[in-house]
Amino acid sequence: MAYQRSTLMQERLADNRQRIVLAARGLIARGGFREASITAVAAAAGLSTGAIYRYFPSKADLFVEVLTDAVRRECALLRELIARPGTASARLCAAVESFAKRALEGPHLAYAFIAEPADPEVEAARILCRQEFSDVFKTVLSEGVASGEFPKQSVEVAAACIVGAFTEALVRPVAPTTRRVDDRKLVAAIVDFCHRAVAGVPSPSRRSRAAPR
Amino acid sequence: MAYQRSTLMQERLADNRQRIVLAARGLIARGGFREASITAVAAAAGLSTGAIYRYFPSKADLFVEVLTDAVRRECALLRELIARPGTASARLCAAVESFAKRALEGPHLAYAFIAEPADPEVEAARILCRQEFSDVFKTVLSEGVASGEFPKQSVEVAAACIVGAFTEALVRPVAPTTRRVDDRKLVAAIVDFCHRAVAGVPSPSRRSRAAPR
DNA sequence: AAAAAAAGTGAAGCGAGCTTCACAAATTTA
DNA sequence: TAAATTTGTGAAGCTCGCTTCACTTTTTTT
Repeated sequence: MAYQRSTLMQERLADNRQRIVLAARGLIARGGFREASITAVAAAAGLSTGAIYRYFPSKADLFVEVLTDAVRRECALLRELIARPGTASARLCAAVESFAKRALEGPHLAYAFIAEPADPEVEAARILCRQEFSDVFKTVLSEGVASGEFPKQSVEVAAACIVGAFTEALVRPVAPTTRRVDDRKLVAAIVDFCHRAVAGVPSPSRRSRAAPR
Repeated sequence: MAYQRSTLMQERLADNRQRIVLAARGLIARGGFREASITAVAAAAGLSTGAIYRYFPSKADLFVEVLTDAVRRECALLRELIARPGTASARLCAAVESFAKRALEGPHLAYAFIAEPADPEVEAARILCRQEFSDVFKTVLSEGVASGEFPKQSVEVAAACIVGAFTEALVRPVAPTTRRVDDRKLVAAIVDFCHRAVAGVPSPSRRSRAAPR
């Protein structure tokens, strides 16, 4: 009869796989791709180097999964925010702000995901991830345009621009010995930019939010 | 008699050395340290790999020189701006703006210089470079405090904070397929931040500069 | 419990890139 | 021009990290 894994065994395997991904993500967050050698990942996951290759055909494939896994979670969160009740404007800002804040919590990780030079395979995965982000924002833009809240525009292009603005403005890898620029200000500025770009107005509500507190 | 290099020969050697440094800088600007292999540097400089080691004892030493060379030029420019006539406030802003603008012209290079994970030797050189930048700003801060233009403060710490703010806010490596956030806005925001931090006032002159144009 | 199948190990294979070295070319001295 | 010295070459050496593989351990089937 064909070999059949018990549920306990299946869980253990799934757990191993997850631990590998988490170990890789942790190492990347600490020191970029440089730190995430297979040896280091294996050690951090409590496995031998050979075991890694039972779960992933290559290092690049592992990195691609780390990337897409993180992006999937991120997109799910954003979709949830965007699906909530409220004006398109408010929901867009909430999504942008949420994304920006989280990216700033792990700037080194964000940099690795967005721009650190990597294998062609990983670069290819990045394109797809950008597209996924773009699609999320396209939803709320379309709704805003349909309701007349936003002026008529190419939501396809606008969504891509928002993602582009993120990735350009957000990535600030860790500078070890220095203090950070105030994250909230940066987030507010990015939210502001995106909102203005889409809504086509100076957005006084934004200004009043940025100033006090 | 002892061997003596002719001036022509000396010039050729100096030229070779300079070409190596420039080649390395160019490659780093294009694709980070990853692209700047000794083979690639040698090819770009029009020399053999072995020749590189007549000018630099190791790859790390070459990178350190690329770094310190660029920083030296940058600091010279900043010192010049700071030495000009005008209020401490204006000179500080001019220096910050100048620095920020130039960094944004080559974000990948800036990232490599400021934060890309590298050899310990290069990291050590970074600390010294930060110190050098810090010292430049300390000058104008001291003058501002002495003249009563800035409130009393630790210029040592404040200068370090300014450099820290830069390095955190500026580094935005290239995102290949997307358009950039408006550089001028980012520069203005950084100038604004630094000025406010030092002068301790909302700086209405800054606001009026950021809005129009 | 024995056999079969899968999962896990870690040392060895392998390639890429830094570095060295024996040799060639060029430059300076005599 | 010949000898001495320095500079330049590029293939070979070496190291490091990804990947593989023969073998052990664990899990499943009979």
